[in-house]
Amino acid sequence: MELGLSLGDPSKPLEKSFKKQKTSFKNGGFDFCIMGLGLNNQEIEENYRDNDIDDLISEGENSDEIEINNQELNLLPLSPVSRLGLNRFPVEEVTSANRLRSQFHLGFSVGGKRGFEEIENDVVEEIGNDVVEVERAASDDDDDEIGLSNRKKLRLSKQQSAFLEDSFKEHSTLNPKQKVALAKQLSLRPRQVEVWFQNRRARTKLKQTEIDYEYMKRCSETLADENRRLQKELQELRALKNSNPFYMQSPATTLTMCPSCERVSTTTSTGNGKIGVVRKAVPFPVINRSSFFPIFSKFGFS
DNA sequence: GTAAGCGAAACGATTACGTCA
DNA sequence: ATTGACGTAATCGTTTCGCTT
Repeated sequence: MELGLSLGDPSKPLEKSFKKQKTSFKNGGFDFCIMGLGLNNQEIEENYRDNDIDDLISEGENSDEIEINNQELNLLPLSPVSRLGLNRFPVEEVTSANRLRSQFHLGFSVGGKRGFEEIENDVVEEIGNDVVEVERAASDDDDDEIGLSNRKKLRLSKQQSAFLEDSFKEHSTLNPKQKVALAKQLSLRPRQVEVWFQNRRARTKLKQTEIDYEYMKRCSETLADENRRLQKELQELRALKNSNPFYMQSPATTLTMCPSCERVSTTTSTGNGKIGVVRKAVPFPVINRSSFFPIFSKFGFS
């Protein structure tokens, strides 16, 4: 038996591959890892592909469901399918799952960026979709290596996108029921719907950030203008004060602005008020701090 | 009542694929 | 035919939340 290490992308340092897959070792993935060290891919294919799983499946063909106990599962170190609880699937679905197995095997053991959980999800979901995706991948002549490490990007159709958009308008998050229903309606995997909504939320947030940025920029420019104007006014007043020594000896004057008509009234200490339009007030931008700085609201500031 | 552990879901950051100019 | 920019589907690692022990 040849010792072969089939975990991770050979072109990358082992440590990196291992780190990337760290979270994938839940649900029995670590068993797979350890046993995978003992066999190279070819041997694994020869030893396990057509024997154990298929035997187990044929054993279960006469019953509604296949029973695979834990001991038997341990014979199938490189088949993620074996970790899925195959015994939950009706026979015909297991057969479909078996067709997927070698692809998962290649993808996971040779290139593998994907974790067990995702593979599990896909198996379950692909089975639900009559393995359409897999048929397509398998018939793709351009692929030297059919594996999940080759990230195939599905382009959603216009109708699918439009439907998702409509759905997003109604609710930007999905509960599991809605997700499954939407996926079924659009012939997509629930995971795809989930990802679409995640990305859509991210896009919305990004767009909002851009809008906020532009608004803040305008506010900043307005305030800078106002600041310059006031500085200039201050200089003029100082100059006036220096040229007229009696300037400050006049009775104290209070400037108040009527909020409704924006007129400024000057009130001297003698009580004689005079209303006149001095200057239309420059409206300061109204900034809702919580919308720009979510952290304020988080800590209870308003 | 509460701290610890766990799983699921959501998120931000990033990668990688497909398209178009 | 090639290339770079761009939009976006998909992935990865982390955080948050609710539940259980």
